[in-house]
Amino acid sequence: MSQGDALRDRIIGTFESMPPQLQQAARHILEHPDEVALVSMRELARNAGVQPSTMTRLAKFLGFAGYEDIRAHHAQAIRLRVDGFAAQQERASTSDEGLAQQMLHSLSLQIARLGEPASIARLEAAAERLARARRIYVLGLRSCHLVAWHFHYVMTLLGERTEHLDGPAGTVGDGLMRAGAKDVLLAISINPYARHSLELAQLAREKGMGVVAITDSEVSPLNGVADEVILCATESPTFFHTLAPALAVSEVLCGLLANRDRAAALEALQKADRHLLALNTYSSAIPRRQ
Amino acid sequence: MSQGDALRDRIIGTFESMPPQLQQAARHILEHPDEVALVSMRELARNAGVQPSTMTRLAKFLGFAGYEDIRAHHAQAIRLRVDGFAAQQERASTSDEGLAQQMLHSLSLQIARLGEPASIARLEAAAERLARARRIYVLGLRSCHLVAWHFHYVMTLLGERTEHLDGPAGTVGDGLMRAGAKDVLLAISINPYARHSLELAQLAREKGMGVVAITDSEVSPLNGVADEVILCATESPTFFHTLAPALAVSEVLCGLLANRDRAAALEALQKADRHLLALNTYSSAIPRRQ
DNA sequence: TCCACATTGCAACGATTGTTTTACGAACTA
DNA sequence: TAGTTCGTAAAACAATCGTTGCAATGTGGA
Repeated sequence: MSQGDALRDRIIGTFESMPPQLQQAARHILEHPDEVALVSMRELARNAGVQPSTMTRLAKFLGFAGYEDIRAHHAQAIRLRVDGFAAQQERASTSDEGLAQQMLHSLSLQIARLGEPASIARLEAAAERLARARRIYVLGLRSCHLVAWHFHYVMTLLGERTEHLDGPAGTVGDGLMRAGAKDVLLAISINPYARHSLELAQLAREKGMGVVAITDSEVSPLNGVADEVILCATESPTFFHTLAPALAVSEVLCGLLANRDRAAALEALQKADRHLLALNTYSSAIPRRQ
Repeated sequence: MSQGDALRDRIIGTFESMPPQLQQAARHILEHPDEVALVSMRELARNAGVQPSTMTRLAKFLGFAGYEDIRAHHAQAIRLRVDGFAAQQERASTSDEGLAQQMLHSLSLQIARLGEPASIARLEAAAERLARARRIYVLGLRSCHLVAWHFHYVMTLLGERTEHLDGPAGTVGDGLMRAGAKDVLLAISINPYARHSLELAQLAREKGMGVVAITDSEVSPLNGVADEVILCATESPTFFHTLAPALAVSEVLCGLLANRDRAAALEALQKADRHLLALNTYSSAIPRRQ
């Protein structure tokens, strides 16, 4: 199960030199590692058939300040196991990671988790719904702006069916004026949810539009108004939320939509290419400035 | 992860009818199910931002005798998961993946690769350079707009030192007018490189500004003008490039910068929170429309 | 045999837990 | 507008927690 476990090795290594009661306690911990974090010390001692104080003494024998250190260790082991194949990634640098490494590791896992079957099914259902729409209105305010913008940008390269709701000076929602039952609103919102986004999603619903949501929780307010909901993680070791998984979702949706008619998508992209080429938009070297 | 979870379904089902505080508690439990079993109720309440009593009330609201029932449920879920290797093995054996799964898998790897030591070193060097700057000008055109926008948005919440170069009607570069040797340009550009981005980066260089680049290749044109370069993958099984790794880079940079003075960052965020709260920007439920 | 010492069980300690009570304030109703 | 209900925050509560001191027990060396 856990081969790179320092505490476990320590217990095994010093087991022989323990007094009988400590051995009994230690054996029970080795055989029921999860219980250590899940029940109180007294109950663990009861199950192990030793006195509560023996657990404390075991902790000190192992060089810890108190039993709390042992519990913390096993709790952490559970937390890490949640990320299942964390072991698969790399064993070397698990102990002391910098913030950057932590962030990237966690991001990688969060995106990998989007690949689970339940999540894939939601993505495909959402893509299906979007594909059937006459027009797609894209809404993402504040932090979610970047996701909405990305979706709209890519879809614009692919065709003409999207409209980005981000007017200045409070005109965000104006784009919905001509929207109707055949259209779909793609709403992106994460906690804290922008009030305006929720209002517009609700309005879209009332207009009979389809609603597809990218959000962060089973209990996001968007669940109530959306036909299709895609969940993405936003947790981050920093002060703010991450949007990379949400962006990944947007990219997957674009990918699925483009994949429905590969020939058409390819042609649209080539057309866009020619257009941008004609405008001298791109360059592959630092241009000489005049 | 846990689809056959009665308690979870119960929480989701009754979520709408909960008072706000209960919702906040419930949301935290849904998002951190393991923590329920691993930390004390008081600490869980603290992390959820609610009173301890709210957790008890949530338990009663859900029809339990007390909080202990909730903890017991989550503890049992952890115990059962120990035997849950089957799902993982099955996942590993399915070589026939759909496009969505392919994309997410590849994305996950690309971001994990950003955590390699060489890459981490570049990220930290770039953060160091940005931290020393008087002002940070952020430039990302076309597809890279979302990355630039993200960096600017987060940094604005943290303080006042960034300016986003994205003026309309061809005024993109105007912001650099007053920029000087003490400032830094953060330029984001991937293949195909927007000509305008390269020109502005070159201009910044000539003005004596520092240049930090997020780009996609060792031979990107930005290599020539930037003091610090961060590379991120952009390949995708679709027709277009992925920007999720680039966004991840931006998030890491923000994280590293915020981490340099955690107290100040926290204070700035709280200030921003109060401001947005006063403006009634956010909501956690669909607002009633009048 | 006796002593020194390690090990153990037990009881009590303060700290912290989960819960209940209380009082205040907001939101709704008539 | 006054009255009422509802939701929340804070304090008080008993219970349980992990820990510690001490006496009882067992063990090995002189």
